[in-house]
Amino acid sequence: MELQEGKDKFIQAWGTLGSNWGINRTMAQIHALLLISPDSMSSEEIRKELNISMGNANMNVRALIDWGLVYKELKPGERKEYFVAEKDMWEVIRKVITERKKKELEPLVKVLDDINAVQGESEEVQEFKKVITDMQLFAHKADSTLDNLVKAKQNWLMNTFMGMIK
Amino acid sequence: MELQEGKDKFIQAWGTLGSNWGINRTMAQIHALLLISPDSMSSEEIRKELNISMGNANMNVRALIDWGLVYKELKPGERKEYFVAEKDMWEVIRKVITERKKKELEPLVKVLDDINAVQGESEEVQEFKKVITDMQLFAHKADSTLDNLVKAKQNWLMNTFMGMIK
DNA sequence: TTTATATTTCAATAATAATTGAAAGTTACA
DNA sequence: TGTAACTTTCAATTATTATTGAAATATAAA
Repeated sequence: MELQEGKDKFIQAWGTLGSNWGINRTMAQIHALLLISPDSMSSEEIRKELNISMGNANMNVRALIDWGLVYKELKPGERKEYFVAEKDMWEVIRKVITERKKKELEPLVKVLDDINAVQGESEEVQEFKKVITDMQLFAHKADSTLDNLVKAKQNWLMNTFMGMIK
Repeated sequence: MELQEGKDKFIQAWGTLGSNWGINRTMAQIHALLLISPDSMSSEEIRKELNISMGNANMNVRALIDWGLVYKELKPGERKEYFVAEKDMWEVIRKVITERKKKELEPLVKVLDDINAVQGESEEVQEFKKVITDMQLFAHKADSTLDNLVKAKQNWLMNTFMGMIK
């Protein structure tokens, strides 16, 4: 396989995957592009490479910066901004976990804690509270597990975790 | 908080959350409704409760059955089909993990393995392959970790895992 | 078999989300 | 300060995804 073909496939795949990850296609493609680019890229270069509008490029680069997946780089004597991706895969994963946790888990924890205030002794209430309580248990566990994972040093996933599981 | 209010909030929240989970709103709402219902429900009852069309109810109930989150129940002497949710929260989580893994992780693993066939010695190729290899490492780890998690007995998450992490 | 009840399918429509394009806003330096 | 280079914003448009509604299919009992 040629480099260019590999790159294209990767950008394409990361874009598609992004959709299933709560990240829009363009945002994921820009991320992919920067990940495999040896040098930082300007907005203009990104725009050209992916054939997207300036506005689109700008919005999605901003989003990537918000996620902490991309950094702004200012070259001395240059007016333009350049962008580099965080290349440390462990960091990338931590940041994705952090953001997804925020979107997917934390609101659930909040609602469940909230809902647990339902009063009553009837069978229906019991049934309801059982579901909520069970769910809370898992949600809180998942929440703190992911917190620990994110706090953990690199290699934790690789060594300790795998060793422990089997 | 009254039971009805709690139920509504839960259905609402689960529906919204669903969107961030790659599950459409209606599918998630039906799931929520069945989870907290003490009895199995017919298509008609679901339809009425959530104010959705028959077609919509049908499609999403099917999807829930495909995910293994809902079972069909036939009552003797009755023509209609009834539906019950899997109430064991551990099973629910296993099934959600299984499906999300299928959608979100497996295609990535496949593409990465594929792309690693890129040939060349140039710096650019090196950079590219480094990213891909790093990613592969994590993807494979995550893949097998989730496999093990899904295979594990209930309480694994609760006891062992938590104990291990800290 | 016919009828009444229940389920499935799917093209048309509606709702949601992403993208463009153009105008407004910034900023460095001539 | 004025201007050119660049960035940001956002209403309008386009693309994507979900939902409806109605017709087609299936099935149990009369």
